[in-house]
Amino acid sequence: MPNNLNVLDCADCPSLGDSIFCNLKKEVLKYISKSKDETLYKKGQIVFNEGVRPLGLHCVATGRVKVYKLGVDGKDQIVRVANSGDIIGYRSLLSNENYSSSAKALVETRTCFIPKSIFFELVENNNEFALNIMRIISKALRSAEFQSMNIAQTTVRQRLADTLLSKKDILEEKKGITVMSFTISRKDLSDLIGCAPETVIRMLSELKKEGVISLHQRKVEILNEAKLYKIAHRYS
Amino acid sequence: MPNNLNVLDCADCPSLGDSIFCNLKKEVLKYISKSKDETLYKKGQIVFNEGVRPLGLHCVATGRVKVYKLGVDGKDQIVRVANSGDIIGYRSLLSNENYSSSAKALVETRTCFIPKSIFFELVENNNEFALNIMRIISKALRSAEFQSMNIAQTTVRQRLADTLLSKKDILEEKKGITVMSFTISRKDLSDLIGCAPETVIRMLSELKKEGVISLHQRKVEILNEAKLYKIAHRYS
DNA sequence: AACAATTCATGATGTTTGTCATTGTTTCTT
DNA sequence: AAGAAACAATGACAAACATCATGAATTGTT
Repeated sequence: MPNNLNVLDCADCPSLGDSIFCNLKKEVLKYISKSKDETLYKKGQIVFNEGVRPLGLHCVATGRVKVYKLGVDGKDQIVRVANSGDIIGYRSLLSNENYSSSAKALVETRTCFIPKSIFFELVENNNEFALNIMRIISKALRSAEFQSMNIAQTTVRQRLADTLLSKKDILEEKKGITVMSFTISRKDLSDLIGCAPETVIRMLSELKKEGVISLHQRKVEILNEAKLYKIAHRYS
Repeated sequence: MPNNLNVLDCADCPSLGDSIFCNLKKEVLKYISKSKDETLYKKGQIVFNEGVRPLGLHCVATGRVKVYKLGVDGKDQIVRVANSGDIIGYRSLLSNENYSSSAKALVETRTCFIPKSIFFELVENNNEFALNIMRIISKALRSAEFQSMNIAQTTVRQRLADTLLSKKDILEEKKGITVMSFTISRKDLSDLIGCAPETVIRMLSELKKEGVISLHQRKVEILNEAKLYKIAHRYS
């Protein structure tokens, strides 16, 4: 069972600046704070399940959540990974449908839950907020459409390189040197890329042999970023 | 060059009822009518091109438009097919980006163009309209996310069956009997499904041999709908 | 700390699908 | 109506990837 706790005012939220609430007035934030519900999820706990009716909006305060669709025999498809400041569950809420995907905490995660009624109050009465939401969905749509093409037209090797590069913002200090590394399970990588876990493992081994990455347990460290770009066919 | 002509008032548009404008007041529709620009595209003409800055919203009044992304060496990916009453180009408009896909008329098509300024006036001042737009994008997002999983986890045969079924609403009278048929090029089918045109052709031949469909030029006729459902793994 | 349960890794093998080449057919253009 | 261009159809082959099996390593649990 996730723990319920209500300590933080939205105005003091460290991820406020990255969120869709960033340009709301203080009194509006106070109002939201009063109605919200803070929850702590341990790694692996479910935030919401596919097929269930959404009752409100989840905001990731701290942590990381994967949003994924249940595919054929356990072969899930990760739709996106939400970080602190991101909202999840808004799509189903807006189109008044049951969740079309599930959400699970990848690490210990703190979320705030805003009831449906408050969310729609905001959408209907606050133009800036409504436009923020529209921009968020628009970008999500853009990347979802790109993802279809990506899966259809590129190899697993390319997509893997691309995915590793998209994670490279997760930096780490190591003996004074900044290295690009992150921790992810092979299964999650394969669900993200859309292939079998064995294929990901093989490709990771290849990249390791080529000296592009190094692997230590579930930690992937990028050694040769330029080469990864080449493999991904991203010349930027 | 597409022809410009301005004859129809939005209030009299036959596809008004199917559109996001359906619940707007008459005076608002009058206002839109004054600013809109009606255009006739012949089959194959481009409505807008990927990479270009959007200047407004296109509404399909009559006809059919494919929205597609340019992939690697001419291997496009069709994002969706817009029919009469549908709007296109709204995603880039909302997120204030250049078009991330192109649009081309599949048949002779009549569109109405609503300038960006008017569109945002509506979004900002008309709550019902803004919510309509949100619902539209939400549904588009849902289907885009489903499409990624579909391409990643199902075979071409399954996806082809699924695509044929999704087109079955295009009915036709033939010697008094209603048949489910539609006209589509193999290339468009493959761009929709996300595979090589040769593969589509092979699978279509298979389905024909199995008596599930019949082929006459570019017209595909569904003979055994139940079997198609089975192949698509859609038990609905 | 020890055991069970996952996850990782790698090989062998088969399926699916893409690519290239060729010919016939349809559609478009003038 | 004829020629050109595009598209459809099919075969041969190769590449990419999935599946299954097995053992090693890692993680979680008591």
